[in-house]
Amino acid sequence: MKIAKLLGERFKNAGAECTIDSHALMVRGGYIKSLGAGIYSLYTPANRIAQKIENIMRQEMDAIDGQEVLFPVVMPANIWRESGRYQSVGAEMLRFKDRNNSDMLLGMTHEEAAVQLARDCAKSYTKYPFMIYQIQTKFRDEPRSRGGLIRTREFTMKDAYSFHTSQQDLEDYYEKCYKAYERIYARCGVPQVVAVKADTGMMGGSVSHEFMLLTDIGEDSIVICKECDYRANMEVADCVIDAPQNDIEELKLVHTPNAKTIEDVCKLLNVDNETSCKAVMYQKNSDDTLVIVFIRGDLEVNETKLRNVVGDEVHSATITPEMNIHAGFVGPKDLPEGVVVVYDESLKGINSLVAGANKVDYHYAGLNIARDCGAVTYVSVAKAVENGICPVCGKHSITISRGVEVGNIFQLGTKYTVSMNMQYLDKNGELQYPIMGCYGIGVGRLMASICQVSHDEFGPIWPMSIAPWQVHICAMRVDDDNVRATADKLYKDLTAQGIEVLYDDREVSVGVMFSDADLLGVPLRVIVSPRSLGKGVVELNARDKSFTTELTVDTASQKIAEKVQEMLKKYDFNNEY
RNA sequence: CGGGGUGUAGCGCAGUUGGUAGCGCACGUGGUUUGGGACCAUGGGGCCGGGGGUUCGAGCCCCUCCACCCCGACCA
Repeated sequence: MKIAKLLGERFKNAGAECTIDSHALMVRGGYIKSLGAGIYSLYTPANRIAQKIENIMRQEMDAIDGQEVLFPVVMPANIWRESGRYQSVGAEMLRFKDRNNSDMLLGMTHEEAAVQLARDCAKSYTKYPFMIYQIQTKFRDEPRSRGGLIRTREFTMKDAYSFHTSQQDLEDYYEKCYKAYERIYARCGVPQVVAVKADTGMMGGSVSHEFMLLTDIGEDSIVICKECDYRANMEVADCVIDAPQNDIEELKLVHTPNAKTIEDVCKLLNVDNETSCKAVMYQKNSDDTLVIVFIRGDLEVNETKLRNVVGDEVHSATITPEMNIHAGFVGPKDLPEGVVVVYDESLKGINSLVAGANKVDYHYAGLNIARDCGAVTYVSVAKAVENGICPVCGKHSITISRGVEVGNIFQLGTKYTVSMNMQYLDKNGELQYPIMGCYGIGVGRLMASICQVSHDEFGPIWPMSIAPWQVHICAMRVDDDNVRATADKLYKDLTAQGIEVLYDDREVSVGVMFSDADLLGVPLRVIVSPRSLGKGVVELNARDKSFTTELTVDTASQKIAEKVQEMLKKYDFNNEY
């Protein structure tokens, strides 16, 4: 490919709306063009990267006996009514009607389609286990897309669905898939991706892991132990902390005018936030029932965990006079009736607490929950904290990082096979529901994430395994006959050897040539110039600046091809399955 | 859905009190250049997001839609 013909302009500046590096560089480099909120076209460089990532996924899915299929993008609502998700999934599913006024939707995930495809032909246990996968467009009407390809509404996804005759078989396959995912990330040049325990959300099921690429621009908080391999998404991470040791005191009602925040009260009474009990108020989305969470004053509520405890979606409470609640003075003793009360484990075993007295301008000091409030059940709804205790190894070794979710795997169970009535006959001739797993990776998000962790100020630095081209030839001064002839021949020879070459033979200044090359991020750059040819050589540089070398003209194409192969080896996992 | 912001040439932006719509880059032509976004000359390109209003006159003021971005809520 000659760069002179390559469509997609490269820019000195990106717009002010590009707040993260990968977005700015992919706009500046002519990779993507926005067509609407969270909707992008890909120019050739991005499309080539996407295809390489997809091919790696294909190879890894095939290696664990996946069968590639293709589901429709547009589906009638009926099969989603069967699973119950036509109702349960919210506005992120785009719904519309066809000409016959039938309800239709754009596929946002394909469990229903997978069951519909498989249920009529997997009637015997002898077909099991099997896995089907596709690489295809999804549409999720996200309330807010952001960050270029990091979070879009329309995106390409590799999604896989496995079917099993026992939980053990699912778990074995889940493990294989987990390993395949690790290979996919390593082959794409981001071996640092880590798997964390995750919430199952709308997918349902019990066990799930998210694959996270740690970067400051990540939208998720990841809890990681420095000492062992405990890793979890903040949404599900345990919060383990030492309870403060203090003496049992007498319960005292104290006047605390204008002290409405826990900081104010603790300051006024001269105690640590750790020995206070704060009330955080929510309401159930379904019926606005008030949910009061009591939690240690220095901690925060993990709303995902709370949702799972309450069994409903929740939102921050709007306190009305009829509730008989005194915001700022809410405590566990003498609460009004009709509210759901949740006690976080962080309060367990604290002898003496400061807490609201459910009376304007008053707090209690010396509150002992067991003595003063009776038996209560403690649950875990607190956010994990930096330097907290690792729930696995028990050391004070918890760190919190930001991460981008670049993949997700679930043990689904029989949620979809039962609701959609998929059954097979087992060895004993009895009908059984298969057990499912599902596994997804977003292609565009992975590409953008790789750019985010592999770039410099001048552009992306693509790993050889997914680079849009393998070699970028810069022919400086093509008006020089020797340069023209040498570069043309190199281009021809490398291409003949199957090397993917981007050839810049434009009569532009070197500044333009190099900055364009930087933005395109091709891992190897060959410079053919009068200066180097004067010494009988061409110059070979690595985009990541790890080396620069000179090659004699006669053997250059051979050496370059060898270098490409050598660099590819780094990402090659042949025979390691 | 809340809060904030932006819509002017392909891209990035300026546009004063309301008075003929501009700059840089990119693009066409001719020429000089060539190891890190060169320069000279010349040229093309605009429904100033849409609609309505005020006014002799609106990119600018008013009303109203729409789109997009950022922060939050939300998110397999």
